[in-house]
Amino acid sequence: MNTKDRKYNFRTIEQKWRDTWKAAPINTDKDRPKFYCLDMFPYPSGDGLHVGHWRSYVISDVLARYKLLQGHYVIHPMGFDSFGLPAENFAIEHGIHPEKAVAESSVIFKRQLEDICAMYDWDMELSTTDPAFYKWTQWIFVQMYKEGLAYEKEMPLNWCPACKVVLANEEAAGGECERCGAQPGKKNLRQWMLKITNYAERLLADLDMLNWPDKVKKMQADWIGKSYGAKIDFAVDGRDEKIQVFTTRPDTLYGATFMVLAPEHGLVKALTTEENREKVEKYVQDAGVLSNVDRMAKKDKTGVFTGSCAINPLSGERLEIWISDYVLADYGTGAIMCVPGHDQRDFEFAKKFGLPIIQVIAPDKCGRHDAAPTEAYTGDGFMVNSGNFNGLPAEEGKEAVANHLEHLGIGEKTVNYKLRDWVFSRQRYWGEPIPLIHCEKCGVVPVPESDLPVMLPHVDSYKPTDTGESPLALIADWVNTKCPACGGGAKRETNTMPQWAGSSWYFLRYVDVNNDSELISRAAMEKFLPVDYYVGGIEHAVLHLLYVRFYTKFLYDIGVVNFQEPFTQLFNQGMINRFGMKMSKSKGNGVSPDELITKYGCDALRLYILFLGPPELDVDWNDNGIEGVFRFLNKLWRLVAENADKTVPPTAAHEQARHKMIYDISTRMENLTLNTVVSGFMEHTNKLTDMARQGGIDAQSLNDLIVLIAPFAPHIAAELWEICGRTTSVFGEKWPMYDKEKMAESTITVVVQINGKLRENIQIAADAPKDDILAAARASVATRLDGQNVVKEIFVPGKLVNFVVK
RNA sequence: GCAGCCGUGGCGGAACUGGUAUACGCGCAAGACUAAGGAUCUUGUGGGAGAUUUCCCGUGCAGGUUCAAGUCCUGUCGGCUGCACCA
Repeated sequence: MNTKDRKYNFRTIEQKWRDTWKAAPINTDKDRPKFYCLDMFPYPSGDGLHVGHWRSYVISDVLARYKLLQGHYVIHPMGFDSFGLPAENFAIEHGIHPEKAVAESSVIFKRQLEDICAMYDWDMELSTTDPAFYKWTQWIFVQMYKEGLAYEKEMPLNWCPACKVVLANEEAAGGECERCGAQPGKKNLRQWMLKITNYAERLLADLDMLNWPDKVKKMQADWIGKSYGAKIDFAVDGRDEKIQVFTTRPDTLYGATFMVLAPEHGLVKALTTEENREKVEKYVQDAGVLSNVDRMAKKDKTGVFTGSCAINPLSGERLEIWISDYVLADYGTGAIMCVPGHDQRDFEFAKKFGLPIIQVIAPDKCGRHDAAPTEAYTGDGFMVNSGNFNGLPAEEGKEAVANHLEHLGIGEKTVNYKLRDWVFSRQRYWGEPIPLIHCEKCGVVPVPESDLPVMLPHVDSYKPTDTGESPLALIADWVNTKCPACGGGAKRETNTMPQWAGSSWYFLRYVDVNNDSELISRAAMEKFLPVDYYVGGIEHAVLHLLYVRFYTKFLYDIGVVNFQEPFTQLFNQGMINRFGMKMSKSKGNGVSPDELITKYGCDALRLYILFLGPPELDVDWNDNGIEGVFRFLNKLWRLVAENADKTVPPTAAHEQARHKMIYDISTRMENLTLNTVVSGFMEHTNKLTDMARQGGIDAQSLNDLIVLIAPFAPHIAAELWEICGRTTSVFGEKWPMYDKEKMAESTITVVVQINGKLRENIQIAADAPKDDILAAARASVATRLDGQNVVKEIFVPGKLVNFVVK
């Protein structure tokens, strides 16, 4: 066949290679070193994919194919996170059972995912709603329960009084119910909690061993929020109760002039005196009604006096005990000692309610102070007005005061975390049933492992109940069961798990997806895990990624896995925006890949999405730009198709260009600056096209160019490979190697500057001695230097000469 | 408010450890081939003067360090993201 007559007919080509790869997959050699490249799996929403979704899938697929060419067996699976609120709400809205909705959406999703031509191994496909999968989600919970990590607790939840339904924080954001617009309140409900706080220190410390973006590590560290300080007991004047506070500033204890408790604090009732009872109760009531969001939006300090006083353990002063909503019940001990001289919030509160302000830290040793300060002094300094501690630097004072309190037996040095235990239950239908049974005689009994999975019953009404209980509570047949311990009548737990449950461990299951006797076999775990590269959105920087790390550490502790961190390396791609907003179907600014594929092909769309901009940053979608990469693919096609049957023996210039090409593409690939890899392909294709026109092109250059581009544009690469007469798969090739010495040019351009300003360029042999280069440089600017006093000559090898004149 | 990231042509963006700013692409302009072009190819394209071979200015703004700054430092303005009364 005369290759010159063949046009770049992407439709035929792409279909041909898809069929070929379906019949003969390219990534099957499990004896190679493994590389596990994982995408965050989607929940199948029914809206379908837009090009914004493509971005992360294209990035991970390029990486996967690159690793394949580097000689790895690549684990590159895909699945569906099908449980959870989005699927349930979609189902309720459309009146379709979630099971059916999810199944239908999955089919659409899978078809659209196939359009990307990512080399997913669909034999590993999983869905969190598959009983064979959630059996193990439940199994993990049972292990956690047995290890004492799961416990029950009454928790205040967002509650919409109109819809009579528990709202997720997200659904209650902005102070109104997402569904009906009513103002949500709080309702106490019994919840299952997971003690993630037991792992706080490890979750923080092990961040060090991760090759993750610093940004994400910092977000996790801030979320865990470790701080050093002291717990101090304050005696209540004339009563037996003690109030414990946490402070990071024990050095300011002498400056504590009042105390504040969170409205929800357990001692509020006891400490409130008769004459204050009415207004305290009203304040507590009002604070409870406010959603967290509203409570944070408040700027003015509010509060009420309880009528009781505490005693400052060092100064002996009487401290009024107030309550205020600026103290959070769930941070520290829910009570604080207030040092208005050195804490801005305490300062504002003291000003408003006329409470005393004492300076105990001074910026210098003399202890000068402002008679009427307008703000708290939070800087460094020395202790003053602090008895025996006067003159001590504040930093030393923290330690000294804490030691003194420990000695007195009324305080201890302590570490505090912002991280709180995880509310793990949901009052929803569409989730994994929590595998526990409540027996009047035996208490809470876990479902025996042999009885797992506890199947989610199929029901017609899966809408939330108006009592706040899960819809499962209405199914008597299902709820009533026998106690596994005593055999007596018992009731099933009706709460379900959050969507996070399945996504916290799914990465383990892909490599042993059909195992019905274990979560994962030891052999598969040792061979294929952990994940080498995890690609997904930054929106999961904290919750999802923290939960997975927690699960992994737990599974390590009980011996299921032999590693402590699930994802060695992490990459967060940016969003694709259009019209200044994140692309989404609901905003009407989504761009469907379908039309673009029809018009330009999958390869062109893959390249264009990468070409848009740096993968880690947000980019703006531009409808026109894809023409550019489409033209490039045509150029590439012509370069190979027109020269494949008339290649010439390589010259030194061919070799130089080829090594430079491999170097450019490889280094940019390693840095994952994929937008510059694509521009690199354009540059080098242009260069090779010029060479081909001038004196022909050698076979090796074409060969290497095709292999390099194969991970990016797999179809055209495979077709051009065939045009070059190759009968084996291009994906069986090795990523080309470069030799730095061979890519050096024989002549180089040296820039000649005078006082740092560019004046001339000279061409000179790369190996010319320094003196020759200086002489040539001097000659090139001789007229300019005439009569000038050259005080210095700067020589940068291979780059420039700069004459400094006065 | 605090923390992190980012400000480069008409547009998206290049520029590795300071060393030719604007690679690559879009758009635009002119030309070629055409009956025709919304196909393809070639050339040009930061701004301002002089206009053959030249000079000045130019990476948000103001300073600084350096022979040399988009890159480093200080301050400032603007944008994005995260956290948000964390004791």
